[in-house]
Amino acid sequence: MSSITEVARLAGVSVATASRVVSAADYPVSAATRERVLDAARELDYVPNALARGLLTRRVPVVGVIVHDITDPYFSEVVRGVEDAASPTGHLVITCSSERDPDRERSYVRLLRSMRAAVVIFAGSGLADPDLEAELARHLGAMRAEGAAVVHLSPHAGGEPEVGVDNAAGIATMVAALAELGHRRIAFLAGPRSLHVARARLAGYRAGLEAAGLEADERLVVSTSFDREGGALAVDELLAAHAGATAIACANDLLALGAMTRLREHGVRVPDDVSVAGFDDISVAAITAPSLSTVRLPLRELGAHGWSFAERLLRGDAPARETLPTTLVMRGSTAAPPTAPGGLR
Amino acid sequence: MSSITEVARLAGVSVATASRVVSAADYPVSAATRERVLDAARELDYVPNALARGLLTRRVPVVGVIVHDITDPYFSEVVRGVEDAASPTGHLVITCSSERDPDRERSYVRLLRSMRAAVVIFAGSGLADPDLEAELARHLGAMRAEGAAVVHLSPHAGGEPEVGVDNAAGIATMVAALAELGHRRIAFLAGPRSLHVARARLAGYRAGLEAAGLEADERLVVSTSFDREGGALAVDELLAAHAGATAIACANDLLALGAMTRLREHGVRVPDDVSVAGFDDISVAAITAPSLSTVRLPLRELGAHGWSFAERLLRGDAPARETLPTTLVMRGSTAAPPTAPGGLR
DNA sequence: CTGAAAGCGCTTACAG
DNA sequence: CTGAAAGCGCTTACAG
Repeated sequence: MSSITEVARLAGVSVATASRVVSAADYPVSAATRERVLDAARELDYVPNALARGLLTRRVPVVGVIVHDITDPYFSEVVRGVEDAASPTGHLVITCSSERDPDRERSYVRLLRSMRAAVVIFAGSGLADPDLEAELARHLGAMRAEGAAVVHLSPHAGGEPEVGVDNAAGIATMVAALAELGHRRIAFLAGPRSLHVARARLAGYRAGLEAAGLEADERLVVSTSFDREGGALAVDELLAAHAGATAIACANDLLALGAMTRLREHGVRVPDDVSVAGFDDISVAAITAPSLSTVRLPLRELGAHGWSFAERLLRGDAPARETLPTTLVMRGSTAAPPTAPGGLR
Repeated sequence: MSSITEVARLAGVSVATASRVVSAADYPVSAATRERVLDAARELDYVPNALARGLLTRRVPVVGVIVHDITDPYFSEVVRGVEDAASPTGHLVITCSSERDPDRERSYVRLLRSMRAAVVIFAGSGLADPDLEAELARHLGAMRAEGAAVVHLSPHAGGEPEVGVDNAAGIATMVAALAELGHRRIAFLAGPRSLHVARARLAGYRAGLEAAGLEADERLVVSTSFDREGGALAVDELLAAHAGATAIACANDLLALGAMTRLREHGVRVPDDVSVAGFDDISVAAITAPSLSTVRLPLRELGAHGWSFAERLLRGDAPARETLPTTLVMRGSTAAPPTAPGGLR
């Protein structure tokens, strides 16, 4: 692979001049010289070495996005948003899927730091693990000190994200909608206790209940993993507890999808016997049968805004924290509660 | 951020020795010296600069995966497979989503080359675009010459992938299963004409028809984009053509999902009036209503095997081409054709 | 407008 | 077992 030295030699100029032509667009170089260098670069199929450049500039045009699971549509939408926004600026997106494993997250951040990535975006919520949090804080502090930008898109140990949504308010609007439909016994599938975002959503559920004047009942709250499997298991638990829920609000769509599947297996009809509601509005939510009532989070925008926040940070600005809007989307999985004593008994 | 120089100074050794301790695990260094260097590194929170290292070794531990669309579950599963296999070896996975845009694919490959990525994996099929193919061939040739590994997981301009599945045979088994059920008029949603993989699947459809002794009818074949929208549009076309299909085989699951949604909108029942079959077995296929009959591709394995092929290439081996098995999965979206003259008229 | 030279942080023969 | 030194490919003051 040819280097700037070879380009300079072929063009008959110094490497300094060659470098100015290929990299510093605005540096004054005579038109004839510029032409010769460009010709040489083309002829040699010259591609600048980003490592050598990054060694000098102490930064490489890479944005690392840390997600919990790339096969979760929530995260692939966010990554897509980052990618759409970042790639026109010549930045490469590195996706790091932690599988919610502290060790894996740790080693990804370390690798990103060793590569001098310009930006790190945490798409998911922080894992509540003291050791991890301490090490992360150290790495991120060092990266920031070196000029890298760090952005969170979800609540974490350090508090609220730089760019995010109001999770609690979003869940509360769904609880309100369910109450409006006539439900009094609304269960909640809460996601993992260890995730900051799950806690925020649980708080939203409680606030929604209170605003609607409904009584809280801890038997109606089930903590689970954040996937379809978790939703199915939670339904089993609810059934076993005979808590008599007529509606199930979920902390994310995957839980709702898993719950619907399991309810069908138990012969419980949705929404006739029980209403089910999700959160996120991932793209499949619209095509299930029945289609899923949920709260839409602007996932691509979240990614795109995260990038743009980082970009401003890189320029030395101090951008203001952003909260993106959520939208209630009522579809086929919710209805009024059954008139006869129904629900999950 | 501290450098090896500072670590060496703090430990009272030369940078050469410090480097040997932190990087060359097997180089002989006295235990006492090793200890002092390790202590110093810990104290300074030393993280080696991957750029400086890569500049010397001409290779950086990065795997670029080029996909068509990261929000397509097919690709996120493959990426996940690569990531699971590559990350234990300290390699970072860079996901590049081309959106099937030649320019974007081109610039990603260029960026990967400029970063001296050790591996490039093409998860998707090649885009049939002569200019792109020529430029790609140039970049990839240069990268290979420099010791990088390049692996394809799907058919492309250069022919068959290093690691892949038998697309044609897979589709043919589905056509056979449909014929077995009694269908004589089997439509095919073929995906984009410009994609090599779509062509292979179309060939499989034709072969399946012939093997079952069924007549080919070009009115039954519709080319579309490879997403749900494409499946919906294709149903409209089929309906307009009055081709009388009693089954619709699709070149991927997304098409099948889009087709099922649109059929429902038209009041056509699946599978009572028309059977629908997909290809890939993405994870939602099991939870739609009805659940989707399809052909399972081992997507994570595809990614994992792609990585392991690349790893062997990196070691200088000449691994043998691999074909992973596909499995027919019959679920609720297929049944015998209606007894009364039915189908799409 | 152009060039010589220093230096980014590492690794690796080479010499001892 | 240890160290001095060259060099990977670039950019950027500095000098002209």
